[in-house]
Amino acid sequence: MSSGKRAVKVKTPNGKEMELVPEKAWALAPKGRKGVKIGLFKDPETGKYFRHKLPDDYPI
DNA sequence: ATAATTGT
DNA sequence: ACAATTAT
Repeated sequence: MSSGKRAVKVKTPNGKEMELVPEKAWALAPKGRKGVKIGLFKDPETGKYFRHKLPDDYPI
């Protein structure tokens, strides 16, 4: 559950725009506020993990 | 234990 | 400040 499904256009920490599937995806929102969705990605170029906002309609 | 991720 | 998550 809560794992990534579809690919997302993300900006890697090195500034490359690419489509990646998040290893994990979840909602990050305070109580009573809208918040955002966050994905955990691994840059295939460097192996570095990073987090990135997901589209609001991304399936969690 | 902390950083980092967004928007209110 | 607050929310969840997890690699570091």
